Amino acid sequence: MTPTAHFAEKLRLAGLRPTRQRVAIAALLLDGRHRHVTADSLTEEITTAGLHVSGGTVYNTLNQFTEAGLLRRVMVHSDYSLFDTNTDHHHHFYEAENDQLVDIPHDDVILAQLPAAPDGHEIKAVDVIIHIQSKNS
Amino acid sequence: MTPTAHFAEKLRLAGLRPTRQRVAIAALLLDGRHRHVTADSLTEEITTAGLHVSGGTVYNTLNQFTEAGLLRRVMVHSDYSLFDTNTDHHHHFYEAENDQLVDIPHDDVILAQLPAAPDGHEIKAVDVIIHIQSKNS
DNA sequence: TATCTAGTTTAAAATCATTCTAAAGAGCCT
DNA sequence: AGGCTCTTTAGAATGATTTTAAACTAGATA
Repeated sequence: MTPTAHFAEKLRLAGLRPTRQRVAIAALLLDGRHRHVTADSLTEEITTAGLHVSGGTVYNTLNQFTEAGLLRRVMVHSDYSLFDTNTDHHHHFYEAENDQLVDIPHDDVILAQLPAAPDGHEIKAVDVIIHIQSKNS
Repeated sequence: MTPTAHFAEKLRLAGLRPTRQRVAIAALLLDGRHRHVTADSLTEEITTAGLHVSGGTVYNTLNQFTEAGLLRRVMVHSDYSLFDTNTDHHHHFYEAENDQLVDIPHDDVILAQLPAAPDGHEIKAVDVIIHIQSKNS
């Protein structure tokens, strides 16, 4: 199976029509390498790959991939959106000084006790963000 | 001590010059009632109180209060900033559907194990956000 | 393979929260 | 009161993201 066919299939399974630009972006982001991207950094990658995708589509794709569970949105500030190519359950270190996000392996955080969700609600996800700073600051 | 003098003092202790608008906002937000506000909802409160503070000042004040530790910024989405008048260490439930934020008492979450901060770094804060949704959705 | 149609992409305009600007105003020290 | 610095103000500017309306394409059908 060609790489393109592989990602096209992945998109179909996620309920997304495998258009040229979605397949291209999937090939860049969903190759198994775990990292964090922004609309801007993704656009750069696309350009570096010698391709072009309009700004609107970059945003749409990022949102659709997230909606489809292919990406995960990480909330650490409100300046711009961050997306994680690692959709497994895991947590994050965040260093505001350099806007640096670092994955924390799932098992490194143990939540011994969680409160019950409010009446009529259920827990969908638990996000732990550990804010860090360099020691000499 | 008049209420105004009380809040003026509070601001001085926080290192902020007690201007008319900062005292007014402090009187609204720092009265001990725990709640979550946005620049918009605060502006509404100010208007309801029969006062007027310019938009820029509302934003500046919210940022300065946060910087001074009188408020806490809560990150749950990137649509707009949310501020918590409860600065004690505690966590949150977040229901995206209604953009609803609910405090979780500090002791209701037990973090039995945390990873060490990356080299040269130290932990500044640990935020736990439990995303919830209504059961029938 | 030609055709059709709903879903997509595009560039550009629009949105909207937030920040910046330059001028006017107000704490606060002497 | 005088003066100096920090604040406030209204309005302009910024910048990420969304929307628009028209051009395009994936995929189904004939």
